[in-house]
Amino acid sequence: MKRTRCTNSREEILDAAEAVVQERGAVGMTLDAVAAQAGVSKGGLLYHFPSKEALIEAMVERIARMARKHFAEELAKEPVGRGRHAHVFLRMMLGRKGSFFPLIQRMATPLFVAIAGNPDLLVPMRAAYAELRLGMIKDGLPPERAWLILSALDGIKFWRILQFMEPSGRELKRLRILLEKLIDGEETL
Amino acid sequence: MKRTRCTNSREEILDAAEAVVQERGAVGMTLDAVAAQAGVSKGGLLYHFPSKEALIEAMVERIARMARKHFAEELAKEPVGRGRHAHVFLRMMLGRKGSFFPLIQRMATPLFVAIAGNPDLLVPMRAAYAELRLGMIKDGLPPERAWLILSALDGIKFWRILQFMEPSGRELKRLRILLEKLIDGEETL
DNA sequence: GTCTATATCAAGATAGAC
DNA sequence: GTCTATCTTGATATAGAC
Repeated sequence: MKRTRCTNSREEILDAAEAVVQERGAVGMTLDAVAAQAGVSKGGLLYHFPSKEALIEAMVERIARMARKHFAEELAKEPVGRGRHAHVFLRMMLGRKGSFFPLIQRMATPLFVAIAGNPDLLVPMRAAYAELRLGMIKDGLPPERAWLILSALDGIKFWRILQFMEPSGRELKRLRILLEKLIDGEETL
Repeated sequence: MKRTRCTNSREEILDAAEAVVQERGAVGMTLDAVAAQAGVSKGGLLYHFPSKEALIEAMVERIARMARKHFAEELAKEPVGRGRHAHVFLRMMLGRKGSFFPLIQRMATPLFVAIAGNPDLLVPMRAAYAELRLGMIKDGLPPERAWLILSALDGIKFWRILQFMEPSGRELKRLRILLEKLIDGEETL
């Protein structure tokens, strides 16, 4: 089955690329390194992804797809209510249970590699975020609060990626409580 | 005066590097391009900054220094009160007047260039942020609110840098009002 | 203190065999 | 579909003249 073999190779190469990027950072993600990690030659790699940009694009797309899937599953479990989307997102980003951290770690550096050269590669992620924001607003959350939740959680995510600041577990917990109050809290703030 | 000549050359090269990075992006910031922009040869450039990393380090340091200076000046004008540091920072990041945008634009990409290869280069910025957060807390702002302000404004900054999301002017204004309420608002939220 | 010329190297990409 | 071998480019860095 050609289809299957091909698909598997692609997935394996994407796995390898993620592994490389985690081990050696964005700069270290060379085609040679990815090929070696995947156990194929550079030529073999370039058969599946004709350029490095194509590879990165596929990485971003796969990660965005996984994120959406995970989010949709969590959303299905969440009771309908004003802060439904917001709570699910908050839990994905900061929660202990059902946390999204592992996936975030995987997505973080490839995303950076991607955007450094070409912001267009972020389009799939942008679409997911726009949808998320709309969901929050449809839940009844005031738009400025939606922006606040999104920007704060993304700020923390970027800090982590850049190893810039790392609030302690206790501080994060208190921040999370504050955000929950903002989601559920009175309209008048 | 050797000192002066040397210092001027360094500053001019740093200006050139910022210009290049703005025009051609992080990836396009090659030594050749910087040298051409500065009107010196590559050899001349490498006399002042022995490696590209040294150049980037100097860029980050200068930007961090300028940011601190700007902040200190604004802080001096701000009346003492609970949200002093927070208000100044908020205005620097989101305000129309006294806005920090131009400087942010200049700092954004070099910062990214810097961190992609070596997170240690962010040390000067990290120090500035730590100081800012302490200032907010000393003003009387609850720590979790300080984290919220910092993370939200940094999230928006990163969005801008990555051209990921761009809230409209009206949305930003409403967000700003919300943040101001969080700075000045009641302790009990 | 700044230049020219050049060395070195690694990355992305291609061609053609198998 | 995958490999080996090779090409091209462009970036960092050095040596030595001026």
